[in-house]
Amino acid sequence: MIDRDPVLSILDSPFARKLSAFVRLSHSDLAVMSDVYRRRRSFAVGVDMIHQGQTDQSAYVLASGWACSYKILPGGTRQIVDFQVPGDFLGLRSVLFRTSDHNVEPITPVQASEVKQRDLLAAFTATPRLATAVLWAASRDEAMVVEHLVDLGRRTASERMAHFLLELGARLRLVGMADRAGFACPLSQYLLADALGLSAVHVNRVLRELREDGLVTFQKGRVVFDDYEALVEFTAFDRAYLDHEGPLLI
Amino acid sequence: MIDRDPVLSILDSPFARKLSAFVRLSHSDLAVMSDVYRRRRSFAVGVDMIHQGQTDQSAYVLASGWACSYKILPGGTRQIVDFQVPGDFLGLRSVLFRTSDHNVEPITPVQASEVKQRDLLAAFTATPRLATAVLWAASRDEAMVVEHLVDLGRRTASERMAHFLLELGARLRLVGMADRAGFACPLSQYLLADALGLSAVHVNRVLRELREDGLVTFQKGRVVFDDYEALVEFTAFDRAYLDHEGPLLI
DNA sequence: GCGCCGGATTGATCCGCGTCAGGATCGGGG
DNA sequence: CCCCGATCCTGACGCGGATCAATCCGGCGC
Repeated sequence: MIDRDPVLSILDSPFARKLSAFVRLSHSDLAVMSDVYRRRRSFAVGVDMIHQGQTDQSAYVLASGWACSYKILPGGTRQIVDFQVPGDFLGLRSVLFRTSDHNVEPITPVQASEVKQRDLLAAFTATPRLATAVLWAASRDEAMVVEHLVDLGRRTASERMAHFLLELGARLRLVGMADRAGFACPLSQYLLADALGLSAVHVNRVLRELREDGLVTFQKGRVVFDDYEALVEFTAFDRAYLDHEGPLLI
Repeated sequence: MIDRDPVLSILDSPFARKLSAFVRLSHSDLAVMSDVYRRRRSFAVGVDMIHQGQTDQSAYVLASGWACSYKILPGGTRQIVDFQVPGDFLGLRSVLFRTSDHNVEPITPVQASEVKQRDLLAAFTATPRLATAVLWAASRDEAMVVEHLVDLGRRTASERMAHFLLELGARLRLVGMADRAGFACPLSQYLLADALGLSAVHVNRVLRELREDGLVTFQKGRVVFDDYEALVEFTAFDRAYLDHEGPLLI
């Protein structure tokens, strides 16, 4: 980096990249952000970062690595509600509210900045623009959950998979971790199965089908969009819910 | 009512009943609430109250009648995301954010109080306690959407149905429209199908099965819990997500 | 180099649920 | 009173996806 201003270096973070896509952040916004961003923690794969029912949680901003939030059912199966990628907020609700109603677990080794509740609220007061951006991101997450619900309720396995990969691509592009061609993806077929409400075996078959149809290829930890337009067409992917307008509040 | 204070009469409303279950509302809270509550509107069955992509919406508080929010898929099918019953907020997100990403449609004739964005924000500033209560309700709604997602992803048709009816019962009890025995329910089997990701035919079969197993009976617009405990057991219903702690913010 | 283990891959079989098709019932309007 | 539309109900059949069971592959510890 040529910048000598340490505050500006925060612009390299996925979090700042993502929020910048929505609001123009001032130098003082960035200063507050880099302050909040300072308390780094590492998490190993498979150890819950946030646990269901636990109180007085911190929230985190994912700096690197992937995580997933999920609920366990009696019977051992689980449903993954959402994946988190760098730049995503994580556990925001468990800070605003007292308890978390689901678990969050790292999929790869994770680096995340811990955000204490009081720091977050202080930052919100100091820089309303930052608060606006964070709320915008939160509302986008909620829209994704709704779309995921539609996936499970009314789309076939292949449509689900195609839709999921397109959405993931769009999210990663926002933080510079993907382009139209594809992206690196650490998700196993078991994880895909738990997210899409399928069995791992069927996930495999669906991926083969999409590959043989020349739409997407997901192999060796890499997703390649072989025919982006056809894929969008196939699953009736509508970007609208991802880049909706921002919040008016605050 | 023996009360002579007109403000206190708002306590009869489902909205106040619901929020009272969470916070103790002061007389001035009630005054603000009854003020916000004043602008009544009626809606006929089948005419969208909130339309996807529409901007500058109002929000509503349901006073009487039932509604549902849903998304349409190309192909004509739809997925119902949630039902709204009296006391529920409706379109809160489309006020906080600029556009709505789904439709809301009355299922029965509906009476609702229109809440303008500026009135809502003003009320929030005037009575933080009211804001707290509203945010609590919103977070509860979100938890229900997540639980609904788990339904579609990982529960069988009968478990889904059982879970859905139990949840609905719990919600209605909060506003005095149900007891442990059951409740009046205007939902057709087509609506249930669109919500649970099933075909109407299969909804019918599942209802018969639950009835013959002596768990619930849903006939002639009335849901009767024949064996509440067994039903809870059957679907592993966990009330925790419905009566979680309230928000800390504001 | 060998054994082990988690993930990917594939085939065979089974069953939950969708689809199609037809009745029955009921309330409302002409 | 009769017709019509909406809703409920039921049977026959087929398909999508689960389940069970192998096999294969690459990475890693020793």
